Amino acid sequence: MRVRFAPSPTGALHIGGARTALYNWLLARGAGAEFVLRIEDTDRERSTPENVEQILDSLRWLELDYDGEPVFQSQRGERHAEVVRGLIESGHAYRSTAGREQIDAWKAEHGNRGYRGADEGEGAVRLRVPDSGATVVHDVIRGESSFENALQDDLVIARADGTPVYHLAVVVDDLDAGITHVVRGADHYSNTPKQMLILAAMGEQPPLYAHVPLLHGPDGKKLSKRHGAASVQELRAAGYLPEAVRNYVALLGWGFDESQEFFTTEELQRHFSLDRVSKSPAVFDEQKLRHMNGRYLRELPLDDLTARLEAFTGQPGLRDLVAVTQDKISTLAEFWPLARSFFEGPVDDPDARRKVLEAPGAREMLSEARAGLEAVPEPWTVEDVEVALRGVVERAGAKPKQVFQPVRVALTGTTISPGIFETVALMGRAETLKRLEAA
RNA sequence: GCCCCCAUGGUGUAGCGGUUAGCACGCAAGCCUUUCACGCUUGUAGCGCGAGUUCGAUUCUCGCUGGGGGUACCA
Repeated sequence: MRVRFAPSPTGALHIGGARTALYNWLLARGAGAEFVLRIEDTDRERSTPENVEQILDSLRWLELDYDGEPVFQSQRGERHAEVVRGLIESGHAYRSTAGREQIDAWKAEHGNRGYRGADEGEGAVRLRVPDSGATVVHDVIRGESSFENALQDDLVIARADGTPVYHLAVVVDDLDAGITHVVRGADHYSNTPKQMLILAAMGEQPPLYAHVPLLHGPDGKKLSKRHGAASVQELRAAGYLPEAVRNYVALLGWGFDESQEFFTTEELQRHFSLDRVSKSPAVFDEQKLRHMNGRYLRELPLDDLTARLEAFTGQPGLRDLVAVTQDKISTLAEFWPLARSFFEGPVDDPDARRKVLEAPGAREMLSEARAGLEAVPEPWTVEDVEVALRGVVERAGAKPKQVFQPVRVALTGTTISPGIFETVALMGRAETLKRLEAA
């Protein structure tokens, strides 16, 4: 078995592309087989080095390692030209200048039958498609279906300038690389008979095909930028963990049994199989990803999460803060809003000030709290702070909330923060007293 | 237009002729509680429609409807 992932470098790695890559990778790694990467850069305009690097970067982030170096389709021009030449010589292809209008005219005249041209000795190279019979696609996921040859146009396999067209290039590249399983998006399904026709003309056997359903946005349309995060780069920037993305994406269009949905990478490799891949398109649901990400994030060892958050925010010395916020966040991006007031002072939330600080009795509670906390000697521990603040509550005969909320807002500026004792303890004596005073 | 594919709650899925149609997200309510979360409990909601086949269809067949993809000298 030999499997490949062959993205076209037209921008960031799409989530659907990431899933295809993952399925290929799981298939190969699960079987101890090779997983190779080829870049479909026949269209050189869009194939910038930056686009290629984005794909490699995303693959690295997802920890989908590939064997050898990536192969660029454009590096294989000689070989493609050689195949095209062979096809012309054997009479399987011919050169024609026919364009859109001629083809439409021909079709109008011949019912809906596929275009058949004649050799003109110049123009694009077209493959001669048989007039009878059918090309049957056997697909591991979708079963088999038959496409009538008579309905298929003689397809262009090389442009007038001699450069190969995608269908010719993939077929030849897969063949030469010894690819046994072609797993790709369902948008290639109807193109498969064309590629099989090329293979047949070359006298070769087709590989095993598996077309995975496309990914849709919540509106049922093909997933795109309009739907928010649509690429793994965007997911990364939104603070999702690669292991969570991998797990979630694997589940889009694939299910194992009736209960399990969390899989380690080894489990995924062990259990993944193409015949359990769904035939219908799936909708990318960021809420579910977020939930899954939260579960992964909460199970991370403190040091690990700290390291990731420090890298994500660019802010060192986060360990203690991470310890008190780990339960409250579902993505890395949710950390900073909880932590920023520790570094930048109370945030400006007029709503919280008005509702909490200007509530009746709030000022008294604040000064009580300040007095109570001032009596706590250094070093401040969470326990000491709790004893002190609970003492304030008791002496004032108030509800905990009546004391804790004003203190929280005085220190952080908002009503949303880590636990109040932890917040006070972490902020330290001097800063706490200063902010209470200011409020 | 033509060709091909798909169809279980709002979403992702399990089911592969007989089930109280399972799980998860979401949503709602409750518990916990110093806020927000986390966690726990309960609830909400589904087999697109119509014919067959069968003692019996979510499951098999056909049609319809709906959705998607392809139809480039794009990939």
